[in-house]
Amino acid sequence: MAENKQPTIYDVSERVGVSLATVSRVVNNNGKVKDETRQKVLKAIKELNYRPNAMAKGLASSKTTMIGMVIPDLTDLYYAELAQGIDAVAKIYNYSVTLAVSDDNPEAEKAALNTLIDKHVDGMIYMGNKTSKEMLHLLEESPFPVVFAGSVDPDNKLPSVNIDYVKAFKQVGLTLKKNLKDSKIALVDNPGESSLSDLRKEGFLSAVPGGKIYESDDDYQAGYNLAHHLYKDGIRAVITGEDEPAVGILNYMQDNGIKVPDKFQIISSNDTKLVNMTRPAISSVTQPKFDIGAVAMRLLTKLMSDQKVDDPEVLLPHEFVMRDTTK
Amino acid sequence: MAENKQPTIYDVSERVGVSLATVSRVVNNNGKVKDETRQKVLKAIKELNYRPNAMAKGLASSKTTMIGMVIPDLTDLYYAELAQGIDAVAKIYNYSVTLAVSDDNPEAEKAALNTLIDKHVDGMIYMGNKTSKEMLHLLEESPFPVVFAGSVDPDNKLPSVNIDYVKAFKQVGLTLKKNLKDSKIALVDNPGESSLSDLRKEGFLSAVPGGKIYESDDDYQAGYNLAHHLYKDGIRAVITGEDEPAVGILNYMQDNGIKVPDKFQIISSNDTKLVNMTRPAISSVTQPKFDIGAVAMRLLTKLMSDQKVDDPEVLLPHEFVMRDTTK
DNA sequence: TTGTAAGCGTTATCAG
DNA sequence: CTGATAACGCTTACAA
Repeated sequence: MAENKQPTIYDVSERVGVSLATVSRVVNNNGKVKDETRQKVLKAIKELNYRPNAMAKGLASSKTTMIGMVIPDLTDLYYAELAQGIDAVAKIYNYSVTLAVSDDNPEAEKAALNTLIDKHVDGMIYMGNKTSKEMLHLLEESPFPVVFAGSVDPDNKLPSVNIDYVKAFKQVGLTLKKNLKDSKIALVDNPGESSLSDLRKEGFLSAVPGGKIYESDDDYQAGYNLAHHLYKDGIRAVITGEDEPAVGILNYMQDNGIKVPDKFQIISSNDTKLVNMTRPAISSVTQPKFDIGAVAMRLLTKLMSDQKVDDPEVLLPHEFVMRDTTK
Repeated sequence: MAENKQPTIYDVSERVGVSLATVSRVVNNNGKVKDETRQKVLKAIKELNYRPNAMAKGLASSKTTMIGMVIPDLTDLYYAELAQGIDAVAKIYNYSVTLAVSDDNPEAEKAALNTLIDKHVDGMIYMGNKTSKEMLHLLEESPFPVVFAGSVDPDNKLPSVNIDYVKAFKQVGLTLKKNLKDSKIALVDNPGESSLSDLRKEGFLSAVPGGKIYESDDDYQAGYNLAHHLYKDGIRAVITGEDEPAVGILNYMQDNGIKVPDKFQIISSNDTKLVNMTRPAISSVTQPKFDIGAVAMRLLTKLMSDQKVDDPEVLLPHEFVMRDTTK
């Protein structure tokens, strides 16, 4: 930890013998500056190792070049991959990102939003799927633009980036139906309110009207625990809304001598690296996760600079990888 | 996105009929203020929904209540879990955390540091294990305190929080040695410079002087690819520095009919949720990952408020979970 | 093309 | 216990 004071724009202007305004112009590359002057200023900046103070800049211009990113859980690989995409694009546009882990908890989300407002971020990316009515309202009222990534605004007021879950889950349902009765096929998804789950359910049921719906928290153990009931209930194929429960279900079957995919089939929907690490490897819908984050962030940059966006609700293409948990 | 101006401290003072200074005093709860006045101010604050502008505050006080967190890869569950610990403690002390994904890349790390300096964060947590000499130097010179989490400063000048890798890897080596010759045991770790790897190597070799060292990138595929060579070279047990390669090695063995643990044993060292999701489940050193992050952040808060810290190099206790990849 | 000067919303130092 | 007032470092009309 070093102890010396940073030079200010004033130091630069003094050394060169020009005004603050001129230095500011060259730093921000706006307004006309004679090339000779520009060079002198640039030289002084280098020599003094001057760096603009972001706070002062923010205060004067009311732009912080910071965005907020609310994420439910850093150890959920789905969100982590979205975050990589967000971060990558943020870097390109020179935004730094302030993290707000929400734990999918309404109170924590509210607190996070308030902090972001206080910090005067220029915009925010929201991830989370148990968004409360209240939170939704706060987001709509927020002083900066908000984009949903891998998440959806049920009111459809806020821009979002996702895959077409209805279509994807319908396709999966159709696939499973080929050699199984509806009653043997189930959708395993988050408990409680979740607009994403609703879409998945809609797609699934449109293909498999007689299918069953089970609720499971989105962690490994929840899936493991649920698996027993699934099998006992006569379910022989599941599609899950998250990857970790799929792994849990798979392992339960294996640990109990139920052959996958012969006796039980599994398809997951996030295709995080997890599903390729199990044996058998899990079949899955694939999502362009990095791109979802990247596109969401790009959309946000447009919103932040008041550019028109043609379609605020973007659906990116998905695919399927059939590995070894399906026949 | 709503469009109304935030009230300022000035609005509050005007409404109550006191000076700015008084309002500031009650907001920051410092200095003496008559209780009656305080109540009036508090009331006005609530009514106006006044919230201090963090930038103005930062400019005036040169404190931002923001910290930087540099992390190599958000999808590496080891770091993700540290990050959760960091975030949790940061919340408690009211710091917001600015993310800087470094990709373990020296240039990106430098850029991240510069951004953090520009943003005037009050401190930073550094994670990364291929820290270049230059970066190390920059960190030592940084204008704010820096704490290493799950990472080590080879020069030992910067505070850090870790487990005792030397001891852990020695213990693991000893375990494996019980029924295998040294020449059949290998350590698989990161390629290139890495002070953490050095510690692991030191511990490993002190127990297994005749052991071999293999290099592997810390992803699944690298482990998978390496496994072939390991087996061909007569290695029959490995300990890995990271979890993903361990999974890769395990799967290679399984895919090729080499029974684990009968014919090949594996121990990993991060105990992320991955290793419990494979079949057989992977034996591992266990680390208090959340706590490493939490303690690092706590340490940083002390440093940021110029408190004395007794021991800047903290080692947290580790354990072992022997699952099904060891005999 | 360049300079002047008024903010931006706080904190903090002095007086009172 | 309270109030003026000068910073903090920069942007941005408005003049020159």
